[in-house]
Amino acid sequence: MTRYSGQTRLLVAVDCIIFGFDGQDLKILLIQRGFEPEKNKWSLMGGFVQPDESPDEAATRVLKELTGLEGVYMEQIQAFGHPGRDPQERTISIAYFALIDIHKYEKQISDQYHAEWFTLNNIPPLIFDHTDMIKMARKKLRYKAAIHPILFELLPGKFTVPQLQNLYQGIYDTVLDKRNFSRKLMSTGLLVKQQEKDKAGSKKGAFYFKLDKKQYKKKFQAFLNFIPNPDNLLN
Amino acid sequence: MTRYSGQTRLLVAVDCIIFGFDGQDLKILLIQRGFEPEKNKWSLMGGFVQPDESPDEAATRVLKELTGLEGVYMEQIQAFGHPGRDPQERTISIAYFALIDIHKYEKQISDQYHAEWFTLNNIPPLIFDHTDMIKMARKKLRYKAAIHPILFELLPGKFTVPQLQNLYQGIYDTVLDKRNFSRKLMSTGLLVKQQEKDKAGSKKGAFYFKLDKKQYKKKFQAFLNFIPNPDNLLN
DNA sequence: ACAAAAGTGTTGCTCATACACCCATGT
DNA sequence: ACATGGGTGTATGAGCAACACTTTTGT
Repeated sequence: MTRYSGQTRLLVAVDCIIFGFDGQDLKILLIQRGFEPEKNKWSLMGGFVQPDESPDEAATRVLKELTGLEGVYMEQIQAFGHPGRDPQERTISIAYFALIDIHKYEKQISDQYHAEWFTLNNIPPLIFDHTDMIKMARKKLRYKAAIHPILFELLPGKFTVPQLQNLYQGIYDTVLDKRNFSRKLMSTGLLVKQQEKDKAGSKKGAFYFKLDKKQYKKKFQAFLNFIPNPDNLLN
Repeated sequence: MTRYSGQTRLLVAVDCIIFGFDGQDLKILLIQRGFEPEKNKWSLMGGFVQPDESPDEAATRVLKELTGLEGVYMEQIQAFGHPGRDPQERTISIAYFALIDIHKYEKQISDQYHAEWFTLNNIPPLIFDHTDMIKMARKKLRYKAAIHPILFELLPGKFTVPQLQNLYQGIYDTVLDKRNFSRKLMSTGLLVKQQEKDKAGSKKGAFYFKLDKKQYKKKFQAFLNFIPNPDNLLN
């Protein structure tokens, strides 16, 4: 078999927008680049697609390298391929977003890359078009989370309703009525109430809930409307 | 500046899923490949990303080559990059879907490529992973059209309500109540009634409508719910 | 006159929103 | 006892789905 003739081959990379939630704020994990060009500048975690792997596999590998995590929820956002986006050499980059339980990631590994969590309104200047990528990732996350229960991917095994509300409020930069939010949430049938309470946030304490995995899988594709009037809040 | 060392460069292509609607059925435009490998097999229209163009530009160029059309609604679906997807040489392909007014496309140009329109349940066997790409395109189209008024992109300047209902029914493979459908449609404020009637479909004739461009732009991102219970119909 | 498709209105009901008070506990 | 955040119930209204008959006109 001969190869296609007369065509230019390009570098193909993946970049990961890694979201985490600490119970209070939504954050993104960034690294300080260890090599030229743009050494020491902040950047998304990324890597080149290798000859034997698909872009999805590359993204999974890259995520694991940084966080130690596998089996994480990831979704392809889109390919970024403007000719001048990497001044060193033309590179097509396929962006992914990942939703991880921030408590599970291994700080030791991440420290080798000089990684840090940043809240969304404190993102430092980034190399190349990584700021655009984050913008698209947020957009896609907002869009999807308004309709599908994907934000549970960010939560630990046990979580409280007020925590979840914080998360939604942070993502849409809005304030929700707790009574309506709670009712809506319960009506999904996704939550299982625990006996135990989380006493960290208040004196009374808030009940922990766990995700009902079976219902979750079943309703993952359902249109659930977590956010009132999403029209106003997206973009 | 030195290039990144020790990395493999790959071919990067785009492939276009071109949707058209003839007033009755939703169709896809396919070509018969004119070169090896897989010469004479049916395929999506595609092409390699050139050194001076972004993937979006490549997709636009490829679409124009086949249909003669510019300024068409296109959206990136996702990158397909399984290592073995093209047996001749590893190629990453970025898939796009386009929605065109089937009456506008220029048959002369398309005939040079041996192009033909196929209804969705008559798609012939295709090369590589093009069948998967079409599947993803349909999925994305269904998903998006359930919430946003993108299907107007498929229609000519003047169209009737029953035509539009056919389109929705075809895409979701379901039957809609014409009273509810019509009311929902009118309430969007997107349509402008014309005096003229289309007498092709019936003896009584159906009024033509035009799209209100201004409202269309304004409400393009709005969540409009054209389809009752979309949960049941997606996938 | 009849066949075939277009067009139109009403009602019941579900679901979303708005809103205010009591509860439990640590200090 | 008081301050703090957690938890719950109701009433109103908007919007969606279900449903059947009349209109137009070509043959």
